Amino acid sequence: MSLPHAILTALLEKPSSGLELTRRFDRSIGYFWSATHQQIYRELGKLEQAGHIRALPAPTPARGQKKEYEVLPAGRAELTEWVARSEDPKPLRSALLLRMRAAAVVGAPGMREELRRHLDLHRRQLEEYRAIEVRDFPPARRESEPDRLRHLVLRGGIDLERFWVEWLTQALGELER
Amino acid sequence: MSLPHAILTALLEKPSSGLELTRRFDRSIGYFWSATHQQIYRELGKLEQAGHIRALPAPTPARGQKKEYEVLPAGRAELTEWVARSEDPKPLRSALLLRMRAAAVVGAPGMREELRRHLDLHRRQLEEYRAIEVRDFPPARRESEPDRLRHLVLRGGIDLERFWVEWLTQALGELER
DNA sequence: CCCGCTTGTGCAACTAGTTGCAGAACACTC
DNA sequence: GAGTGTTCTGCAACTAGTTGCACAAGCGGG
Repeated sequence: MSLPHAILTALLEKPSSGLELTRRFDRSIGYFWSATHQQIYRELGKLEQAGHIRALPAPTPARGQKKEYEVLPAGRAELTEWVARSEDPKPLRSALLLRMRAAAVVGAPGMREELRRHLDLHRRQLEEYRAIEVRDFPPARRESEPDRLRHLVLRGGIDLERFWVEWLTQALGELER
Repeated sequence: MSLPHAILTALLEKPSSGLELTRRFDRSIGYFWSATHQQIYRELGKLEQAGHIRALPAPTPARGQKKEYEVLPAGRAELTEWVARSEDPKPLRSALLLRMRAAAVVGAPGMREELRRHLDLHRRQLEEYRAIEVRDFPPARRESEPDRLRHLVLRGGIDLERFWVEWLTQALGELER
């Protein structure tokens, strides 16, 4: 039940159309809660139905016409309530770790290349996050609570990527023995 | 498409019945690929259908009767092929990071307690992993390739939990300002 | 001997997420 | 002004995972 709240958050930060949201998910929110445009359109429909958001009046409402949404007070209330809600972390699901475990049973040839590829991807992601940190969170921008929290989330992303880079490096070393 | 391969791996390590598999998923494989017993039974059916595993002949086959499965050569071949297959890491999905981002927008009261709870859960998990490491991977058991790979997977789990413990500690510090 | 508890298997219905495709509006250009 | 590409919205069908429940077999106690 996180997608609607991801959308509410994004819309509070800035009212947007479905496609704009999709793009913002690809860059920002999607770093820790990704979604395809179809998920987003469907969810926008449900949120509107539920009275949590509304479409800004468009000059000529029609199919294929851009529709901007904004959050209604009920939506903000729902989000506020959700933020304080308690929810267990769900168990990790990593196909790569699983693969490694399988490799321990049937042998690992062919995994090296895959590990290198992942290492490269995670290095790139790490660089991207670091660039965002430099751009969006210079020391001056770390004062207000909202900025500090957003920065905290980004630090989480950075440290996670760092974890993967380290683990993959270690794994490659192990396989090269 | 990882669940069938998780099951094949588990069955190669030791032929088991559905319920046994479920328990082993709760302890071991499930640490990085969890599954409920229904998922497992359904998948066992499909794997048997596909000729990847077979049920060991039981004295009196009947409903509610324990059924042991073992992997057939075709299943092992499928798993071997899968290990070398290339697959992009899927983007992270963390409700907690999302919540933090939402908190930056609507305010964070009530998050402290939730963070403390998660911190506690991750600390416990970390301790559990460390206990497993001490028990199953003493230095002597780090020689054979299979053991080294299994150990590597466990190290991954440990470092991930360590990441969460660190991030949550940092986050709590930030909120306490 | 039958009652309740545990073990073990499984169906059905649901929720969340993915993939493939299509159609309307607009802009551009030849 | 017909043809082509882009932007934007959306339906339909599918896959994976979750939840709730049912039912059979075996075991132990009153």
